Amino acid sequence: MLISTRGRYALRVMTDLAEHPGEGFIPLKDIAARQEISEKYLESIIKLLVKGKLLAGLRGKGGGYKLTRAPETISVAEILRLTEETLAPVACLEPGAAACSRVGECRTLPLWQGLGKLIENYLENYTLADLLHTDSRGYDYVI
Amino acid sequence: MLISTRGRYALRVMTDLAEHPGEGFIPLKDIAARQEISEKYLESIIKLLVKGKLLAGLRGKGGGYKLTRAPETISVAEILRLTEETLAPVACLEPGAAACSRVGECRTLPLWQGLGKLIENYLENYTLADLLHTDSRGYDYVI
DNA sequence: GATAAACCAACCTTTCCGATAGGTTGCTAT
DNA sequence: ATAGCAACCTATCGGAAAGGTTGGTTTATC
Repeated sequence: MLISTRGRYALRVMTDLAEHPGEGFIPLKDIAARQEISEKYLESIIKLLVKGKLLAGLRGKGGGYKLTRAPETISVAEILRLTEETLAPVACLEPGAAACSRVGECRTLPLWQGLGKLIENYLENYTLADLLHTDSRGYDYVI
Repeated sequence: MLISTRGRYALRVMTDLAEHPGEGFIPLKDIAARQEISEKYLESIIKLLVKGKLLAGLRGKGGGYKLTRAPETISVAEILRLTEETLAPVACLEPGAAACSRVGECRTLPLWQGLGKLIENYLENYTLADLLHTDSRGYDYVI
C-alpha cells in the first residue's frame, strides 16, 4: 500500500474545500459530515495540512478552514507529502535512507528508480483542480 | 511503501539465480551468502516463489533451487505478486476490496485508477532479463 | 548412516495505522 | 464581559503487519 487512509482522506478534504469556494471558512464539522469521516480523526489530518500551509484555519464562531492557494496550483504530490511518510515505492529510495552498501552491484536499483520517477511525475502533474473533473482523466494520464 | 523488503529480496533471489544459469540447482546457502540475507528469512521468501512455480527445489545433497522458465518470460509483476499482499496503491483498489459506498461521488477514484494502471504496466513489462542489464533502463522506461 | 539440503510450523518484537478521548486557546456575536 | 463556537493540542490504545528467529522434520546423496 503506497498511500494510506490518511493520505486519501487528506485528498478528499482538499477536494471538498475546493468544491466550495468563495464560501469563506468552512468548519471541520461540515467537512466531516459530507465526507463521512470521524471528526476527531479528520482533525489530526487537517492539522498536517495547516502546518504545511495548504490550509488556513480560523477559530471561533464563523471559523473553519479554507485553501490558501488556487486548486490549479496545488499538486496531489504536495498534499500527499504532508500526510505520507514517503512516496518512495521502496525503502532504499527514501530521502535520507541509509545508503545501501550494495549500490554498486544492485541489479534492481534502476527498476526502483524508474518506478519512483514514474509515480512522482504522475502525482506531481495531477492538480487539485484536475480532481474536480471526475470524468476523462485517470487511466490515460501518462506523462 | 509499495514494495516491502520481502518483495525486494524475492527479486534479488530471482536475479541471482538468473545470473547463474546452467549450473543446475543452487543451494539457498549460496544465494544467502552472495546476497547477504539471513538464510532463515530467505527461506520463507523462497517458499513463496516455489509455491508460485517460478522456482523448483530439489532436496538432499546437490540440491537447491533453479528457475523454471527463461528470464525473458518472467515479469517483475509476476514475482512481486507472490510476495506482496497487493500491488494496488490504495486500499480501495485492492482485488476484493469492500466496494466503497461513495464510488459514485468519489472525486479521487480516477486518480488512483490511473496510478494503479501506471504501476501495473511498468512492472508487467519489466522482465527478469531486463534486470540483468544494470545500465540503460530505469528512469526513461515508460510505457 | 552421516551429512547436506529443502521443507515446515510456531513464535516474537517492533512499528505504524487508524481511531478515540479529553482538555485548552482564541475568536465573534450578543 | 461573557457565552459559546470552533480550532488547536496532547495522550493513549488496539490491531495488524513487517521483519526476523528458533527449532524441528523429511528427502536425497555419498
